[in-house]
Amino acid sequence: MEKNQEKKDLILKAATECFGRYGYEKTTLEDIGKLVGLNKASIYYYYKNKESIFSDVIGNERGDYLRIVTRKVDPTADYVTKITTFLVERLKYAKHAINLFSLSAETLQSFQPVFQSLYQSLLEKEVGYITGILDQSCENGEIIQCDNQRVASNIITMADAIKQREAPCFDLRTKPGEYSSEAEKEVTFAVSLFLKGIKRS
Amino acid sequence: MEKNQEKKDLILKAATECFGRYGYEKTTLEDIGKLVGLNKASIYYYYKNKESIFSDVIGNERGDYLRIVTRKVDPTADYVTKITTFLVERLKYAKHAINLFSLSAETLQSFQPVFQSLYQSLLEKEVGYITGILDQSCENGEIIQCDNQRVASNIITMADAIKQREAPCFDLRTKPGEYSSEAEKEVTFAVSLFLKGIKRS
Amino acid sequence: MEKNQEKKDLILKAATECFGRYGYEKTTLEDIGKLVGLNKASIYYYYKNKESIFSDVIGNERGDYLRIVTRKVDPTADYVTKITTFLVERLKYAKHAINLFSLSAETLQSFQPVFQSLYQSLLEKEVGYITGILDQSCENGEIIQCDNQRVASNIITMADAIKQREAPCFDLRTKPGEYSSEAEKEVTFAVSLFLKGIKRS
Amino acid sequence: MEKNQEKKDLILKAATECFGRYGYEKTTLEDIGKLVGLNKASIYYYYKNKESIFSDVIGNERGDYLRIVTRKVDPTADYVTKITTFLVERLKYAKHAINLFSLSAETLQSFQPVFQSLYQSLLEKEVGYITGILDQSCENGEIIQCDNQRVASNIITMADAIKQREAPCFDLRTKPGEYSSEAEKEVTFAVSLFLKGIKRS
DNA sequence: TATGAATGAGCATTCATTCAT
DNA sequence: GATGAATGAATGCTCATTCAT
Repeated sequence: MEKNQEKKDLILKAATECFGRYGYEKTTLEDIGKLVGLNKASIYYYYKNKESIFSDVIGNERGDYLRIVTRKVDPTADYVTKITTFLVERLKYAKHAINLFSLSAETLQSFQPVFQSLYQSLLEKEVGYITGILDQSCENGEIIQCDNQRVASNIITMADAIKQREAPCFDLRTKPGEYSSEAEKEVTFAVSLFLKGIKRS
Repeated sequence: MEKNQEKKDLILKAATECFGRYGYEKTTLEDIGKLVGLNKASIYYYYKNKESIFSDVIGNERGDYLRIVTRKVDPTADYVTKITTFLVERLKYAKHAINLFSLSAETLQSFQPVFQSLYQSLLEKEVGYITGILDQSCENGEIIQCDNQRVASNIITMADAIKQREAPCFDLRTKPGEYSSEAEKEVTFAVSLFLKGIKRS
Repeated sequence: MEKNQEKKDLILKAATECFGRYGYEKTTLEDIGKLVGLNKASIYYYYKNKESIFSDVIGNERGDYLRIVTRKVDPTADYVTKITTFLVERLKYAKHAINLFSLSAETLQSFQPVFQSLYQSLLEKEVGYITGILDQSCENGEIIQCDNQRVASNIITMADAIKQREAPCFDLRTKPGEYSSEAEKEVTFAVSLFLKGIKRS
Repeated sequence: MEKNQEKKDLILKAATECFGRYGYEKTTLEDIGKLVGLNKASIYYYYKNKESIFSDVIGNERGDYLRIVTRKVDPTADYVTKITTFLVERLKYAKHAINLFSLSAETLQSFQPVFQSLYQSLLEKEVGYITGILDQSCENGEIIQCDNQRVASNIITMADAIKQREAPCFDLRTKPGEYSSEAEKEVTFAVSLFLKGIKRS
């Protein structure tokens, strides 16, 4: 890999941590620079401006992320295990920790283009993945007929909300990055309830 | 009512809107002032500083909110209806629109005292309310034995997340304050799944 | 006396204290108002602006001050006693506590007119008074021939400097207004040295 | 010398002038900046904040100041010449021109730590130096027995007061920094009177 | 007389960004 | 590639002053 790209990745990693921890506004280029061991000004050699770093941070989520996470899911397992595994692995995949919730509408607005194309598409893929699992279970007669996409969407929402709720910025005991394993248990629990609701009895 | 208090309320209303829309950091006193038709400096006549405005905005949520919302719940209805009504009424109660999620960890930390005492206690009451409904249904044999408080907590998390997801700051089509009625449908749907999962069959 | 004048005097007294304690710049009209039990705005009924209050504070020194202080000096006493008494009484006459030293050049510049005419003239009178005493002693052959005005001027300077040195704003132990009695002893001591220097042996 | 330190020194010099002329409160960072030809914001590259500039301004006085001044004093001269030389050299040593008197009690209070340790210790050393000269003269039988430290303290007070009195901020004719040579004459005169007072006749 | 309410001007401080080296 | 140095624009906050009541 290019030297240049390596440095860019380091910056990205640092930025992701900062944005996740402090939010977009509160994160200064100095924060990021300090974390990479680079002067504030040097960052401009790699990135045009703060905004473009952020775009990249979001864009990075895309990448192999989904492939990596889904690879952990055993295709022969039952649908509950599949979905639970997916959600838990997703949690573990710390990288996309940027708190997309902790962005003001203003900030979001200025990132609309990046957003619609990246975040939304990623979300759709995730929802699509779970919908696929549900569709199959439906065909197998394991679960009742219902709007699987809607269920999938709500499952993702739920999982993200719990991750958010258990996040360090809310209880302030754990450092950001180190998500508490509580989150895993809660997600598993909540999803099991969800899935019981659509189980064919 | 006092003239003074009236103005203070106007400021509060404007501030609530601004904080909700832009987040705490991005909201400037000029923003708030412009919305009330008041000079930036004039706000200091009513409030000591930005922080105290914010505290009041949060503090305001408390009040009679819970009483007003729970009053709408028919005590003779079944537990699913009760909980659904509660969540939907809660959604309608536009006032507590401040996006508590859109606060950076930093900001949150400095508001811990205000937070722990107000936000947390409110949350606990809400969870408590739903737990109460579940407990009763449990005694009536309508639902299976399980950690009702945990379920209640997850229901609230879910409802808040959906409100958040459907919120204007995410699709940017509707103005903040006017929550899309989509949210209601989604909350109802998601909760029904949840509750089915604990129904005694 | 007029009601109006009474109030003006109260404001003046408060202002003198504030200016002395905080200096001109740091003193706010609210400080003064609070001390008189008057609203900030109300002060403007009595005084055109902050500057005019200050002018009056300085101007007030003039008044009967000199007459009152000199009246305490026994005309039959010897010159050392006379001068010492004068200086000590002057110290006690708390009123003119405004720290003329604690004014920035800028501030002073804008008060030049008031200053030259009031402060300087007062100073001249004080120096004149002491010069008079010295002149007489000179005629009586008690002290050697020298530039009595120069000596007098230095005596005043000395006395003021000691008052300043012993002032609470320097040791921060005593409240301003309550000058420590140390100052009296020191002034007496320093002046005795001064006067010994011109004594005819 | 480092470029950085050079600039810092320039700022310090400018700040010293400004603080001396306008006082701490009235001096704005823009004033200082304008004098160095630097943007207000740029100053923050060198100094953390206004306070730290001021601390440095005061702290700078310390340094070799005393050594430099005392070196000018001929050790074989008589005590009157010694002390007079010391005081006059002290006057010339323009650097410590910050008008420590033109600080409000408030301002002083917040600088107590810096102050007590720097200003006070410097003062003590100065008093100590003169006391030393007096003690020796005492042993030599040149002057009468008396509280030499007290005399020394008063001599310093006197010298400072005259410097202050003759300072440009009082007659506003000369620029600050260029102290009028009047001061020298006055100090010499006043001290001679003082010293005559303790001369053994 | 007195005051509640309002404001313009000013200040310390922060930060993204630029640019010469 | 990297950085020291510089800056414009913003932002929270203070205060003297005004004015209608």
